[in-house]
Amino acid sequence: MNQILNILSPFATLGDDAKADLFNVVSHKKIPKNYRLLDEGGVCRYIYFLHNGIVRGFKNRDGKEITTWFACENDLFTAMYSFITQKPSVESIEALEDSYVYFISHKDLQTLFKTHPEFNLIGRILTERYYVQLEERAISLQTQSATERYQNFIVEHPQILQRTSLGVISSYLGISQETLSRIRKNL
Amino acid sequence: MNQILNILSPFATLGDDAKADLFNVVSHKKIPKNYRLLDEGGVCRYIYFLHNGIVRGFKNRDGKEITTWFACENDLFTAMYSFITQKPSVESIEALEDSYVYFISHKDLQTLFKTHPEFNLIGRILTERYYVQLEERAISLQTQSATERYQNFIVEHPQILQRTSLGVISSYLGISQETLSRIRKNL
DNA sequence: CGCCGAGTTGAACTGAATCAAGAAACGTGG
DNA sequence: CCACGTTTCTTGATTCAGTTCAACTCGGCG
Repeated sequence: MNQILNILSPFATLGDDAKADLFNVVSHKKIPKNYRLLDEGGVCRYIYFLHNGIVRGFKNRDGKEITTWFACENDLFTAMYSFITQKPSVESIEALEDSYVYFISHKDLQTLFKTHPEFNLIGRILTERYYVQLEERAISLQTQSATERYQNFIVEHPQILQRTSLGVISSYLGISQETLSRIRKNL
Repeated sequence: MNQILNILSPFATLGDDAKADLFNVVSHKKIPKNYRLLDEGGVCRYIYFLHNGIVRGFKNRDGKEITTWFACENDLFTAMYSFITQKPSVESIEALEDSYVYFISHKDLQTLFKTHPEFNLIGRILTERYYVQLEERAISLQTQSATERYQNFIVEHPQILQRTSLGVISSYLGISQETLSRIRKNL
C-alpha cells in the first residue's frame, strides 16, 4: 500500500482523509501467469497498480497477438480507452509472470475524484505516461529499422527483455520472431 | 465562437457564467499557410480550436519532417505533451492552409478548470481523442502494409487527402513519397 | 523416453527504399 | 500573359531489409 502512496506523492500531497478514503476502495489480488485481467470485448472496470510481476496489453490482428504495451513493478496500468470511456475494449490484458496487483474500480475512482480533487492528478499522470510512451513507439515504428527498434527496446525496457519471451517482444516491435532472433544474434 | 460551444456541448453543459468566463479568455487569429504556431524546442502555451484550414504536427528525424498528426475544421489541437507539462516541445506545429484559429492560454485554462469544474472535460476529451488516434496509427504502422495504411487513410481522412501534399501524407504513413505515388497509381 | 513450446538457422521471395531522371503544376516577376 | 525557376509528382532500375516457410536444436516436463 505504501508503494502506491510513493508513486502518487510526487504529484499530489494527500491529506489523511484522502488516504483513508483511498485505502477503503483499494483491493488487491494475486494473478497467476497467463491469467487474463481483461478480454477483448469486455469493459475494463479497474485501474491497476502492479506490485510485482509483468503484465502486457495486446490486440488480435488476423489471429496474431500484437503486444501494445508492457507494465512492470510499480506501474499503473489499465486498458486506457476502455477504462476512460467505459466502453468495450479492443485490447486484452494478461499477466506474463505470477503477479500481484492493487486495483480500484472506475466507480470508486470517480467518487474519489469528486471528494478529493487531488486525485484528478492520477488521471492526468497516467494519461501523460501512456501518451508519451505510445508516441515514442509510434515514432519508432515510423522511422526506425528493426535493429534500431530492438536496440531502443534494450535501453528502454531492460527488465522486460530478460523476463519475457521472444515472440511477445517481436510482436511489440512489429517484426517477425525469426528476424528478432537473427538481430539478437548479430550483437 | 458558437462552434466552440457546439463542440463542447455534448460533453459539458455550460452555465452562463462559464460561457462568459470562457469567452473572456478566448482569442482568435488568422494563420497564413506555412506559418508555424510552434517550433521544436519551444513550450506550447496554447490550446487551439481550428475554425477553418488544416494544421499538422511534425517532428524532425535525421533532417526529415515526420508528420505525426493532422487537425482540420472543428478540431481541438495542441502539442499535447508540451502543453500538458509546459515543457519544451519535440514537435512543431504549422498550418498547411490559410487557417483561422481560436485559442486559450494554458494559464487561463487552469483558471477555468478551477472556477468551472465542467471544463475538466475538455482535457479529458482532447486526451481521449489524441490517444485513440495515436493508438490507431501505432497499430497501423505495426501491422499493416503501405497499401493498407494508405487505404485506411483514405477512409479516415478523406478531406486531408484532397488538400495536402503527397510528401506530407507519405511521412505520416511512414512510407517514401515514391512508394506512395506508385500505390496511388495502382487503384 | 518422447513430446512440446521456444528459439535458431537456412533459402527463397518480396515489399518498399533509394537513387536518378524526367514531367507537371505553380507562383512570381517581367 | 508568357517565361522562368521552384516545388511537387511520377516513373524506372536497382538494392536490401525483413517476411515466410520449413527444418532443425535445445531444454524442460509429464
